[in-house]
Amino acid sequence: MTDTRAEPDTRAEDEPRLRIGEMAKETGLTSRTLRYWEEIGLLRPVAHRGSGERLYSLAERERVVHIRELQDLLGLTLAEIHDVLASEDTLERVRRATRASAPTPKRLGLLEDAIAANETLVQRINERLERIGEFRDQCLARGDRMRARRVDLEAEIADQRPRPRPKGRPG
Amino acid sequence: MTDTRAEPDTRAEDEPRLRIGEMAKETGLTSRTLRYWEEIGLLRPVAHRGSGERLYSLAERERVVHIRELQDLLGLTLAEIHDVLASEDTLERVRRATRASAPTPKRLGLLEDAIAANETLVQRINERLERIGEFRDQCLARGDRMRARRVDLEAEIADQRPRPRPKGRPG
DNA sequence: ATTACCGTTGACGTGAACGGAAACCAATCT
DNA sequence: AGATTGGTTTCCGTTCACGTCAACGGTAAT
Repeated sequence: MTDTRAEPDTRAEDEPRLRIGEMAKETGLTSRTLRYWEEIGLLRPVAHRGSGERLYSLAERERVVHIRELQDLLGLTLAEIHDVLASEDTLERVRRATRASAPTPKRLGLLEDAIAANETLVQRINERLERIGEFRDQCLARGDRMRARRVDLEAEIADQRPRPRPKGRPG
Repeated sequence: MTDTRAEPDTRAEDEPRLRIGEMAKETGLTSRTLRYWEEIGLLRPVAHRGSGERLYSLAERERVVHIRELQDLLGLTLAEIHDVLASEDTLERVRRATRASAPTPKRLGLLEDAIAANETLVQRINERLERIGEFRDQCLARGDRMRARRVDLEAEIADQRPRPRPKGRPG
């Protein structure tokens, strides 16, 4: 019981909100990491329901996943990630601030900034894909050389093996 | 003069050998990094000509580039890289040790180990390529959504713009 | 011979990205 | 009521991958 539901806390959109432990499990991170990311300004949970308990929205969870990918797949530092998400953030902030207010004459500019940022990101990704592709080709080439060397070795061994039995066996 | 050439030092294959500074410049690393990598067992320069001066072969330079790619493109730690290069290393060591000696019956095994290691590496690379590809697709989708939103916004603005000037000025 | 340059070996410092423990709330289970 | 669970802040510790500095040595040119 103790129906603590329906608290209009910061904003009462009925999105399910995650506690930090749930968030951690769903994203595969630790609570510590989530707090740290918040500390350096990468995350902004609804924070502090009643006591000081953080609550995360689904958007926040998406964001966490996004950050993780920028970190793991592109090898960006958290500072770089901060920059990458900057335009996206201002866009979101303005979007919330002007909820059905102005005709949004400059929101368009923000949006275009975000679009541009996204495109440079895609470009970085493409470069990386290319470089990794080249690297893979090199590895494949190495593999081919080694396999060629292997058949040579096998042949040499086969040539030398019959010595204890020089009469040759056709089968 | 002081023709210090032709010193049969460790082995006198006439490969050009690089000093640590040259190596650093060619690979874009620092001397410190090269020493550090040696310290943790990733590199093994011919070392110590006369005094304690390191000299690197071309093979070593290739190796450095390889390590850099494993580090940057795949995000492996130096410890992981150490593991990845392990089979390759033993192969090389055995290859040097048995220079035209045995018919190499078990060298084949080493070679096959190296081939296997290379294949798992290629697999890791492929997985990564796939994940990055998915990530890129997500980013592209985001971009599409934002662009769609943009045309909406432009339409809204165009609808609302005429209000301050209802009389319409064609010029 | 002096200077300049490049190298060497320690040893300690550093920034990034957290880990972990202490001391303390708040809700929940038994 | 007491214990458990899961959250909070604060602060210090840690790992990785080097950076940096001191003290020193060999080689080459001036």
